[in-house]
Amino acid sequence: MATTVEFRQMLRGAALRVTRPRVAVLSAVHAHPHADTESIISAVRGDLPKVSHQAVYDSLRALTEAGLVRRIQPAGSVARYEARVGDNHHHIVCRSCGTIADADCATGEAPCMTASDDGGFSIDEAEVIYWGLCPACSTAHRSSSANLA
Amino acid sequence: MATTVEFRQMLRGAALRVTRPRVAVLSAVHAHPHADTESIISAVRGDLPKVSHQAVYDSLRALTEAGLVRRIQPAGSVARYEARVGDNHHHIVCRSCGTIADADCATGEAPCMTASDDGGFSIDEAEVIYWGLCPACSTAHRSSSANLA
DNA sequence: TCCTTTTCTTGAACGAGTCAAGTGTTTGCA
DNA sequence: TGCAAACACTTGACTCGTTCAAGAAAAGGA
Repeated sequence: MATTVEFRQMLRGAALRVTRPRVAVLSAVHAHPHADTESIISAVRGDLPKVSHQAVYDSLRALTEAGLVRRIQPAGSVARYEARVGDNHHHIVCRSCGTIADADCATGEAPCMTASDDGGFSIDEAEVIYWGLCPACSTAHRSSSANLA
Repeated sequence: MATTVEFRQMLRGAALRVTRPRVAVLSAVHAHPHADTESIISAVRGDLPKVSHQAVYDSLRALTEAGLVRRIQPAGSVARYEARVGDNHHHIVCRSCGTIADADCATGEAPCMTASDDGGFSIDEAEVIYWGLCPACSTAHRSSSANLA
């Protein structure tokens, strides 16, 4: 867990002004990976009870554009944020409860980076989302299926 | 391009009631791949001027659940639909204009289907989204960069 | 410390999508 | 073909994540 001083340095290193809301947002994203905006607002208000939701939205956008956090948004979900940036990891999303887990890509490094036919597009990122059931929902689903049988 | 009769058969084959809105929605999705809901509503109203948006939403849900259409939703986009189902193709999304193109997966069949560490999840689908610039935006972007230099 | 620029607060607004109640259609069956 | 039940559609209101806008506050360089 990084310290406040480190968060401030991260902001300065990204040429962003150091403000209390931004430090708190950056800290919250580090502390709660894959949290949605509302959860981040709650976490931030643990430190700064009076921050506006707009400040959090603005901070998240600034941090995302600066590359300090990464925004992910699986289909049907609200925006979520994580602090693990710069590597090529992907996500596993539970269809039942929406839980998100990290996953390193199967074949090592950027396996899907090149489409077989890119249609003339210049591709800069390949995003992989695995869909399935988390361990808890998987168990629940199996037992409910058993009950039906 | 499939005929109305074929669309009706597709609906019946999926155990769905055959209604004019559903046939029109299915037809519209076939005619306009990657269209968003509003575009589909417009297309449907070319045939049936009085359909409600709710009917289109309901139809799209029914068709999606029946597997006759596929719903895609890249981060930051509204829901889009396509009729190409049953294969393992992915999508290329233009960061600038939002255009979506189809892409067959790089290494043939389901290359990313297995995460190296699935965290105990039972995975049933791997969705790949390539991000980049479409040919038109790529050209525009290059020339504007040149102007800046 | 002062000034400029950026960021935050406040409060309203937007828009894709959903909910709910009632009406209209489709379909299976007599 | 006609009927009944189930399902789908219309209408209209509503939710909620997110954005917009104007003015107040704060950060950082001079």
